[in-house]
Amino acid sequence: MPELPEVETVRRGLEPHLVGQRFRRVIQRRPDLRWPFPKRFAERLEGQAVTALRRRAKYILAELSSREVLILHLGMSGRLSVAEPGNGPARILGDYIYDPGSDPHHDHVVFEMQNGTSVTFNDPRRFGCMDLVAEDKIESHKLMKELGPEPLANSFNAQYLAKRAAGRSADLKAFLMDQKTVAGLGNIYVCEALHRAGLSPSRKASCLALASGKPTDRAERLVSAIRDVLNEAIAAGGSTLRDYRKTDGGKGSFQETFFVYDREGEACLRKACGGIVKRKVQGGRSTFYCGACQR
DNA sequence: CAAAGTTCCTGCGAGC
DNA sequence: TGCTCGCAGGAACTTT
Repeated sequence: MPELPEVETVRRGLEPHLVGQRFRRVIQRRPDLRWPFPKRFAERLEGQAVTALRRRAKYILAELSSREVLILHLGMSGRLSVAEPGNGPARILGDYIYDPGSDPHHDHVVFEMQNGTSVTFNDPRRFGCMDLVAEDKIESHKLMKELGPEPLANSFNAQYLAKRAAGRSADLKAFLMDQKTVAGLGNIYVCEALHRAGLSPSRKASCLALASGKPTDRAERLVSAIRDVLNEAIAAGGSTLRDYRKTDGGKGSFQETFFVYDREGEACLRKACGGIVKRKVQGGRSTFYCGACQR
């Protein structure tokens, strides 16, 4: 599930362990994840220090002393765990609970740092990816160049959304899932944000367009809903979903706060709504919504 | 069977 | 008529 809040949670967990540290050894156990690793991946990392750890959309970006940037995406099932020498078992970062060492078959990369800390990337489905790119080429990188604004940045506002939505016949669900519209939302947070905004996922995106030159109330509500749900999810450490192996404290709790996601047949949690959460498929993905209060 | 993500492809219809 | 664009829908990657 790693959507923006989960990736941000992982970034924050990783930051104190990586920034200022040098890679001593990088163990790459297979030639590819979703795509082949870049040429000389391990060698280009070894000996370099991490100068900063950033996030863009669902990507973690590690800036290196070599003026290259390590791009890392968790895909659907990617997890990172940190092990410190003499400090007990490895700690899990982010949404999935993962018992390090219990699934060595899918430990694809191990980053060993000079202070003895190691960071392990585990990804059973291998939809994740990593790349290395020169710092000054990051904006034009294939995976970065089409991304829309960060939803928590000021540039993402009702005016922007209205302009972008004008004339679009795609439905709101697809419009918001599109990383070119806004970067970092996925299936869960789109469902939750639309519910909070009281908007049907099947509405046409053009319903957000400017009306007599001004952003609509709908667009304002949607922007606020997106911001709120993401901020609350980050504060809760993201969401932790199914198929985990062990519970040991590394887990987010936002899933306990879902209003609609994965709640088909249950009562809508909006105060005094009384509707039942429904599920339908849009663009091949499940959409959860309340037909009563989302119009 | 369904799953948190993204890319790529085909085919259709609108508009220039 | 032909071209381009946006969009819908599907397949693909893979494992549990």
